[in-house]
Amino acid sequence: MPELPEVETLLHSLKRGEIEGSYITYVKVFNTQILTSPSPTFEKTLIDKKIERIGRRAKYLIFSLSDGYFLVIHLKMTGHLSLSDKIQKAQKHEHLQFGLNTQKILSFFDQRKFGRIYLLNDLKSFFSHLGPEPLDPAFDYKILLPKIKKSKRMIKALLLDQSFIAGLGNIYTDEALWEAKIHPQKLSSSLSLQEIKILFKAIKKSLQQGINNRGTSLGKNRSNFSDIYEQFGKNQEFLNAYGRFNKPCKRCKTLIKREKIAQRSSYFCPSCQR
DNA sequence: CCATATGTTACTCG
DNA sequence: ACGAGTAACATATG
Repeated sequence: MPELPEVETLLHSLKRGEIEGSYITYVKVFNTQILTSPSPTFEKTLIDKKIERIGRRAKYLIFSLSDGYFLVIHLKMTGHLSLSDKIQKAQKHEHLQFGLNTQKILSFFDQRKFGRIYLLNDLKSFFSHLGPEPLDPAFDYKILLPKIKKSKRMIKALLLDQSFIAGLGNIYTDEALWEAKIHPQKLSSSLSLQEIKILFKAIKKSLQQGINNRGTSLGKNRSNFSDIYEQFGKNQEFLNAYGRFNKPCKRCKTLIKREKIAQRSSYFCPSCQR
């Protein structure tokens, strides 16, 4: 479910949940598949740790713990975090529970079990493969110019590459390309400086809009995005390209096309995106 | 049964 | 080396 705006929305809801400053009192693992480090040490290491602060890098959530540990969560396609009050038996697709000294329980759900939880000491090397954060105030698209000019990939594939730029997924890539009026299959190195400038402005705008709308919630079931209070986002009401197959382009009324590009369903206006 | 799904990675082929 | 395409991970929905 999550691209950068959804993970950021989740982060905002976690900040409201008085989780920062709390202590982990117990850890229940119902399914070890989602853990990357062996489980006996995992639970033991986490108990009595303080959650000092929570942050985000790309599509990863980072819980900074006492004693220099970091709990890092990637939700992949259908991962979900939920905060509850009462101890209860594991629900369907619930793979892990963190009990907190605030009497709250933070649970990890994942229908498809692609999500992963990492326990780390060294964040820097873990994130070393990631490109820059597009919404970082210090971000400047000019640092990416050499790569774009050199790249013989289609622009959509480049934008989806987390080592090029962090945080974009299938939805926001299509939204940004629509906003910038660029065809997803356009060769990266063929983009003009002006187009690149417009594209990065569009990326920021699309992501920020997603955050302002508290995420894009598609679908109807548990795989639908919601924050830790099960509150849905409303950015799906404002999408211009993604999911709008055969609907009129909001700019020029041409019907939106859908094609498999970069192995993903891609939505674009064949008339105004060139 | 078939296609689809907000992500990532490993692999093959040209 | 690069890039495109495919499969895989695991499950649900239409």
